[in-house]
Amino acid sequence: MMGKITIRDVAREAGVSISTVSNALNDVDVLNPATKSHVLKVAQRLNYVPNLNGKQLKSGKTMMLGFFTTSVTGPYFYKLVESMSRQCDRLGYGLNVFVTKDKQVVMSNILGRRVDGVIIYEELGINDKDIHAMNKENIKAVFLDRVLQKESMGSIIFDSFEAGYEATKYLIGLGHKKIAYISGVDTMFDSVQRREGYLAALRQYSLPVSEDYILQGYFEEESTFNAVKSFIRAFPEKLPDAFLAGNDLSAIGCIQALKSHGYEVPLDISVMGFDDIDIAQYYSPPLTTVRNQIARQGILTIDHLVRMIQKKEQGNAQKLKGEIIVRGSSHVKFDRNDQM
Amino acid sequence: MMGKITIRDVAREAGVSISTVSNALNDVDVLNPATKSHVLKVAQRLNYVPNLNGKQLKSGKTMMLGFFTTSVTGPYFYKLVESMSRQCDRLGYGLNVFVTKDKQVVMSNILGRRVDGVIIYEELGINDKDIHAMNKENIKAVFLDRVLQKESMGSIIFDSFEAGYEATKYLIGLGHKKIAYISGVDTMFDSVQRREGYLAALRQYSLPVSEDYILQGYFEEESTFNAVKSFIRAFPEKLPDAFLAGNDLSAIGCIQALKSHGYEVPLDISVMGFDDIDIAQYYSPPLTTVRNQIARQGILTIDHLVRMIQKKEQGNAQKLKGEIIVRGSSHVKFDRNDQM
DNA sequence: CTTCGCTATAAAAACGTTTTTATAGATAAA
DNA sequence: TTTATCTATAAAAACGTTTTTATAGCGAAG
Repeated sequence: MMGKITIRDVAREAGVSISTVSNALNDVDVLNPATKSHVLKVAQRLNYVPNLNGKQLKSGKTMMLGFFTTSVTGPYFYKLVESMSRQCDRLGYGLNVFVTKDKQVVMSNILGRRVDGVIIYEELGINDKDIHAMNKENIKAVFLDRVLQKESMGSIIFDSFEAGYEATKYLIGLGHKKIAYISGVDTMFDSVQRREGYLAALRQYSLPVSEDYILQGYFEEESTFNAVKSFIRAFPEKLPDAFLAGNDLSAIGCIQALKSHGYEVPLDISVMGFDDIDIAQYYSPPLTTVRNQIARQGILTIDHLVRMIQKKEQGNAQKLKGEIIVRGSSHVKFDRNDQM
Repeated sequence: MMGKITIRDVAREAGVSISTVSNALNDVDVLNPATKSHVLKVAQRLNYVPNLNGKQLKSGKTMMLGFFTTSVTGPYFYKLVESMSRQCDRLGYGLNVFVTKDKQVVMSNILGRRVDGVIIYEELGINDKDIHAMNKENIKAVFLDRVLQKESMGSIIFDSFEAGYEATKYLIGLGHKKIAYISGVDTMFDSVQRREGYLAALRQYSLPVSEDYILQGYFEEESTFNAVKSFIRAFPEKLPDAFLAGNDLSAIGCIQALKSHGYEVPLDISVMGFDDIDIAQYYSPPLTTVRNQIARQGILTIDHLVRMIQKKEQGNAQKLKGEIIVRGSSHVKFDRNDQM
C-alpha cells in the first residue's frame, strides 16, 4: 500500500522540515538535542532508509571504492579482495568489485560517479586518454601491476626485479655458482624484470653469465619440462647447480624433467620458483619460492587511494618486496666429489 | 577549468533541449534521425558520460545486481562470481560484489536502491524482518545455500543432504562398514545437512551410528589434522574403514594425520571429501570427492533473479545435485586379515 | 529601546537525470 | 477553410537527497 518512505515522510511525521531531518540523520551538530533524538526516533519507527541515489547525487560522494578487474579467479585475487575490503571497512568505505573485460563499462562506472575512487587491475586496456579523462574529472585511481606513465595516478606493484635479484642471491648464498634461469613470457613485465634481477645478481657476485643458462619456459609446466629435457640432452656436462624458474608451475616442470633423468632435487640440483601458489607446499619436494605479500598490497592500495581522495594527495608509485619462502626444493651446494 | 559535462552542456552545444538529448542517448524512437545522430555526435565530441546517480534516481533502475557475501575466499566463490558475472553480462546487467559482515551495510545498500536485485550468501544474518522489509519495497532476492522460510524469495542451493547421503552410499558400496564423519562448522547449513545425509545413509544400510565416529574438523586442514590425530591416539583399536570429511581441505588434513601415523590411503583407509577444490586432483593421493556444479548455480541464480525482476515472477527454491568424482583416495575395502 | 548577533529551524535551491506535459508546425480529414 | 491529428521538439516536473539561504525568536550590547 504505502510506497517508499522518504525523508519527506519522516519530516511530516516528526513535524519538522526535511532539512532538520537531514541534519539529524547526518549528525550535523546544529540541532537541539531533543529535536534530533525525536527525529531519529521517528525515522527508526518508520524504518526509513535513505535513498543512496538521491544522497549521492546531491553530495557528490558515494563512500564507495571500485575494484575493476578482468578476472577474479585464483588465490591472488581473493587474497587481494579480502584484504582490500577489510581495509575499506576500517576507513569507512565500501568496496565494490566489478568483473568485466569491457573498458566501456569501466569508464562509464568511473566517470558516471558510481564510486569515489578506483583500483584498476592491469590488462583492462586503460590508456592515456582514459587517464586524462579521469584526471579532468578529478577522479583518483590506483593501478596494480602496471608501470604508470602518468604521475598523477598511484600504483602499488611487486618489485619483480628485486625478487629475481634476491632469489638469485639466496641461491648463491647456498653455494651455487652455476645458476640457470627459466624465463617466462617475454612480453610480460614480471617475466622480464625477474630475469633482469637474476642477471644483476650474477654480475654483482661476478658469476659467469651465459645465454645457454637462460631457458624458455613460458610460465608453464609442460614447456619447461621440455625445455629442461632438451637442455640436459644438449649439454649433459654443463648441468647447473641450481635452476631459478620464472614461476612455480615452471619450477614443477623443471623438477619433473630432472627427476625423469634421475637427478635428485635438491640434493643434486636446487630448484626455486616464484609466486608460492597453493600447490607449492604440497608438491614433493615442497617448493622454495618467492611469495608476494598480497595482503599488504591490498592494504597499501586502499590507504593510498583514500589519502588521494581525502587529502587530495598526488598519486605515486610504490614497490613491494617479495618474501623468500624456503622449503624443500633448495639445499646448500653438496659436492659429490667431496664424498668420494 | 571546465567541470563535469552534463546533459545540459550537450543540449546547449547541440542547440536542442535536454529532453531531446536524453531521448537520443536512450534510443527512444521519437526523434528525427538527423537530430538524433547530430546529438550523439556532439555528446561524443564532448566526451559526455551520464551521471549514474542522476539517471538512477529518476529512473529507479540501476541495471546492477548485488552479490552480498561475508567472504570471497576460495575457489567456490571465484567460480561462483565468475559465472554470475558472465551471465549478468549476457542479460545486460552489471554484477557488483559486496564483501561485508555487517548486515546494516547490506540492508542500506539494498533498501537504498543501489542495486535492482540481490544475491545473498548465507551467514549474513538476514532475518524474517529484513525479508519483510525487502518485500515491502518490492526488492527481489535470491539466497544461496539457505533454506528459505518465505515463499516470496528465491533460493538456489546445493542439496547437501543428498550429497552426504550419496557419498556415504558410495563408500558403503566399496565395502566399508565403519565410516567416520568429520564435521564442518556446525552453524553452517551445508555442514549440518551433509552430516544428516551421512547419518541417513548409515541408517538406511543398517550400519552402526556412533557419536565417536563424528569428529569436529571445522572445514579446516589443521583442525582436522589435530582432530584425527587425537582420535587415533584415543581409540587406536577403533579406526574406521573410511573417513568422510566435511570438505576437501578437511580430507587433506585427515590424510596427513593418517600418513603421519603410518597408515596408507586408500589401501588402509579410504578418505573422501566435498567440493572438489583445485588441489584435490593434484594432491597425493588425488581426492575422491563430491563436486558441486558451481557454474550452474551461478547461472541459475542470475537467471532466476532477472526473471523475478523483469517478469515479476515469484521466487522459488531450487536444489542442485552434486557429482561424485572418483579419484585415488578411495578404494574397495581391503582386509589385511585376508592377506595373512 | 534599538540593534546586533546568535540559535534553532524552515524554506528554497541544487544535484543530473528521465518522464510527463505542453507547443509549434505540418499534414490530413471534414 | 477549418478543424483535428500527428510529428518533432521544448518546457516543466519529478526523483530524494544535501546544501545554501532565509527567518523567527531571543539575549546581550549599545
